[in-house]
Amino acid sequence: MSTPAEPSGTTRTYGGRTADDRRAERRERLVAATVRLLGERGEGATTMTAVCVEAGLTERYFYESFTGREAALVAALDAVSDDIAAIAVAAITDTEGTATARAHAALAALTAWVDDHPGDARVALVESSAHPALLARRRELLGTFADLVVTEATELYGPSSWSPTRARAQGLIYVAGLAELVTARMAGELDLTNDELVEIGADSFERLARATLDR
Amino acid sequence: MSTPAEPSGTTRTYGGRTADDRRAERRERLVAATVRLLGERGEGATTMTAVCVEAGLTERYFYESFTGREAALVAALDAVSDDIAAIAVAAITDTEGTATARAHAALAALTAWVDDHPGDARVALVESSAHPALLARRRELLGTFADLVVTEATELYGPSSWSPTRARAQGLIYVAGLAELVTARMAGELDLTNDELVEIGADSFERLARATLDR
DNA sequence: TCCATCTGACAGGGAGCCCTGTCAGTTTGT
DNA sequence: ACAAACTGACAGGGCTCCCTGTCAGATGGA
Repeated sequence: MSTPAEPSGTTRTYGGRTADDRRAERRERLVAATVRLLGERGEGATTMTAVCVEAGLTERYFYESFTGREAALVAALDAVSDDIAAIAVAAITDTEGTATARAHAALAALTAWVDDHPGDARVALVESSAHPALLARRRELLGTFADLVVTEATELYGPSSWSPTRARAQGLIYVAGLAELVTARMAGELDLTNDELVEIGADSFERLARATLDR
Repeated sequence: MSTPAEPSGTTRTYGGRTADDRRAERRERLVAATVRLLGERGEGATTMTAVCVEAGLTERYFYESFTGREAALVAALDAVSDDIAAIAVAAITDTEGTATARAHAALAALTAWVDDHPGDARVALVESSAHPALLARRRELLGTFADLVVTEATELYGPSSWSPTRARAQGLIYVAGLAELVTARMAGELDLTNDELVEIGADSFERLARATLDR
């Protein structure tokens, strides 16, 4: 009835920041806190309450940014996924030379990233399978990398004589296998140096890349 | 004080079965129920209460066989793992001829098993990553299969010139990659027939097996 | 027949978590 | 200075689950 001329001031600056600004910062803090908890204590311990405490925010702001715990988990995995993809793509595009050299560069960049961000790596490699909502995103990521690998393989050996589906399957074997290899190494099950890991990865890439093409 | 001559009848036959018999049967029913729930509704829905209902037993008997929910989950994965290992080993030992032929046979047997037991396959491939306690067992299983693959590769191309660790790493890439491929196909992300899957798997095996040996 | 053992049903304490709501105190624009 | 918006702390209901305990009824051996 008597809604005044303007519902107006539903937003306002605070601490020199606009409402959107503050909202965005809070969301980032929550996402960062979720990543930290996922990486250090696992999915089971990443409760909504724990995320709020870790972020230094209260429950109300959690629901300002997310519909529930699940949404926060997915957002956290998304953030890590984006990092990984950016690193791999950067390494590939920054490297001149053969596809093999680019594969080498990408693998080196990724292993270095795993060393520097063990928590994030755990999020991407381990915890990404710990909740149904995360699995979908994990599969997407694997698919993206598989396509990336196929693209590189195509550049290395020319266009494939096999169906795209088959090429993608080969790429998926490679990417998922590599992910498990890195995970096993993180778990202390394999005694490999970074260089050995990169070499094995690059070698397997060549083997399988040729397999997707040369017959 | 007055414990009679024999604590005696702490066991007794019931329904024509000994106490051990009944205990074992109840445990089997609980394990089977856990497998069914894991495969059909996932780890999150596989609560102790749900398992008891599914098995048609009460909580008391659950704690007769397991220390808690986690133990039942692990027992369920163990049961499925044993099935898988038995099938693969049987296919390999029953097949005469080259290592490639044996790899083909094993892959065909496994894809057939996946088709016939989608629930069990989900337990082994998907839900095995959904709980920390299950992950350890999953890694063991992957390691076992990786070693099996290395053994076959050795028979195919002779003893490796590479370190056992490196050979194992290659085997792990292959096994884990294949697992993810099967999972993706189950999820409807890849349109592959069983034959195509087997062919891709066997071809990749040869490629990577040679990679572990010939240089 | 009679008692000890076994079995199934169920109640309920205890814990953890999700989510909502309240409330006092702070900052901003007028 | 004052009202409106914003923020942080926190309480508490509701839910689910784990696990223990009780109790009546069924079964088997002496």
